[in-house]
Amino acid sequence: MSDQSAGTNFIRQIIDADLASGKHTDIVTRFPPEPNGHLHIGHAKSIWLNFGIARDYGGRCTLRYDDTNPLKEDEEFVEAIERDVRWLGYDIDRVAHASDYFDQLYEFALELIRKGLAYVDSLPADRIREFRGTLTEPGRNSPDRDNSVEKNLAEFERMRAGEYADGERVLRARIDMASPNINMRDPVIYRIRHHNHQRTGDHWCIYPMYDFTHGLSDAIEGVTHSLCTLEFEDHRPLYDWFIDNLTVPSRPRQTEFSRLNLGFTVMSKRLLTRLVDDGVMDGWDDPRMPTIAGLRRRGFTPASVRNFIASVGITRKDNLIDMLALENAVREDLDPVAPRAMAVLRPLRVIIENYPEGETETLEVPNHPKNPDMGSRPVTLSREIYIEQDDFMLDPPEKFFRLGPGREVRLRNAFVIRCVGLELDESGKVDTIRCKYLPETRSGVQPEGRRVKGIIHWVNAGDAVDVEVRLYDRLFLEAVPLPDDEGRFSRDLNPDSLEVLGNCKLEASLALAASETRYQFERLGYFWQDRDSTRDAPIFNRIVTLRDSWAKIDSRNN
RNA sequence: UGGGGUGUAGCCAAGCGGCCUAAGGCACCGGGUUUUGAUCCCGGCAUUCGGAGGUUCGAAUCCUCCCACCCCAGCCA
Repeated sequence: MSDQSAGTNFIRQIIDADLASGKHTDIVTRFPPEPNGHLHIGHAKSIWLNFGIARDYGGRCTLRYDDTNPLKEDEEFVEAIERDVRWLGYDIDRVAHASDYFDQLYEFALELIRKGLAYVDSLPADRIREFRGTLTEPGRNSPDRDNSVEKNLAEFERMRAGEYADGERVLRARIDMASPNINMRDPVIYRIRHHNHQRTGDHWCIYPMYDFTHGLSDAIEGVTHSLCTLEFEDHRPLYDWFIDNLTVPSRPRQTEFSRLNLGFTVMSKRLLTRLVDDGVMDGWDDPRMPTIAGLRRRGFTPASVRNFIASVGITRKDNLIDMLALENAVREDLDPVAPRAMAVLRPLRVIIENYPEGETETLEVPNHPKNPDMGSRPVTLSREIYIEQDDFMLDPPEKFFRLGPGREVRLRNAFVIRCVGLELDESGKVDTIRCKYLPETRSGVQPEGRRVKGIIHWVNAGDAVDVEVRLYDRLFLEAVPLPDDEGRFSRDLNPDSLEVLGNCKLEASLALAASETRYQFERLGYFWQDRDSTRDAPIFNRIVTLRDSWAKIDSRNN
């Protein structure tokens, strides 16, 4: 794995201290997704942390599905989750499910009841809510709170046996209805769900809640450091309460860190699901999605995602990370290895008047400007070529050193040309540019005799490959998009987040483009083939643009 | 107005009482190299650490008060 240094963070410091004090000799972590959706780059932070720590400390990290709610979960997501974790570069040597522990969890519940620390409550959901109190007022005890152990045991057995309908009974921990921490006000730990579970089928009709399940699963697995996000901080007293009051095989410790927030996108599973279900996105792997699947399809590399996470670090502070940091990470990863090629996205025809009709020549062009080991390829030049529309201006402003009437520019890897005329179409738009080339300026000939400031890319018309290119921009107009009550984005969506260009011209060598290769189309950005691509109809995704200081100057002028 | 957190540059983030007149990255601004306005290279970018007091020979680091922001009232995770 070619990663930048993982550096340190407060969690690693805790682990170092635990190792130094002898509290632990082996480090065990876990990555605990709920199989109810696809992983996104926020999960990548957790994966990087948990798997990265296990790897660096010679410990192990379990992929554990938190599958305690059969209503929301589906096996369909399991495969996708594992694929995403592997794609990020981590070996999954241990897969577990919270549901593997349902028997033990049930025994733990019995132990709690026997100790007088849990009771079956017959209050309906709305009454439980009422009795819970508010943030500022204490709650009240349920009439069932002081029922005998025997009665609770019997009632719990009836719950398990299916004698009650959903919602008729719950098992609650008996803690403190007056606690300022609402999580400690006799939280529900088992509820009835007459619903098939994706793994245990109809074996159970009662299912444990997250708070009860999570910490105890950690204890069962011997997890030493249970790393989760900040919103679980208030749950830690409860996490510890279960560990303290039950006969557990180990004592894990929960530590929280802040989740990853990226500007101009959303990270909530609910909102992402909404975008997919409403058809705003072309599926979970739409290249504009912040999902792992989306990043993968877009063309981001696993190393770039890892390095990005490493660069933003692990802390307890709320954050809003600039997308530019992610873009920087891919460019950094791709620049030294991406083979270069020439492609024209918005073609403008150029006739080289003094180039003999019917003739062609072959130029040998390096695949990488700094790495000769990457070899070279033949590129054809003839009388008719395409250049980028953006590289020609009728009335160029100062500092624009590309082509314009009477101007000279170098065709990258080839000759200098001078614009000597142009043809307009009926609408008055420039249709064709007429140029003359300077044969003595052939690329590689020293001395060149003539230096021009502008260099533009081009594609030979005769053997160009026609392709579709998809350009992506930020999904939203606002750094922090605001959904409406239904979770839809009526106004913050960026209408131009996807631009499809149909008539793009690629140099002939890319007719054989490898589907796994990420190319740099010179002066444009990094591209690779979309999964929709076929041999007859190639489609390229723009992963990210190159840095563009001209664009900066240009936008400053406007 | 209860409880739990967080505040170091535009965005991240080191820093853990004295080598801090505060690392590093992104962004930004110069300048150099360059047949990608890319890459690369050099330089700039917080006398100041949310604010006010205090302790100390010495504070971003300790104490007090204040301010701002985030999280919590699912039989979700």
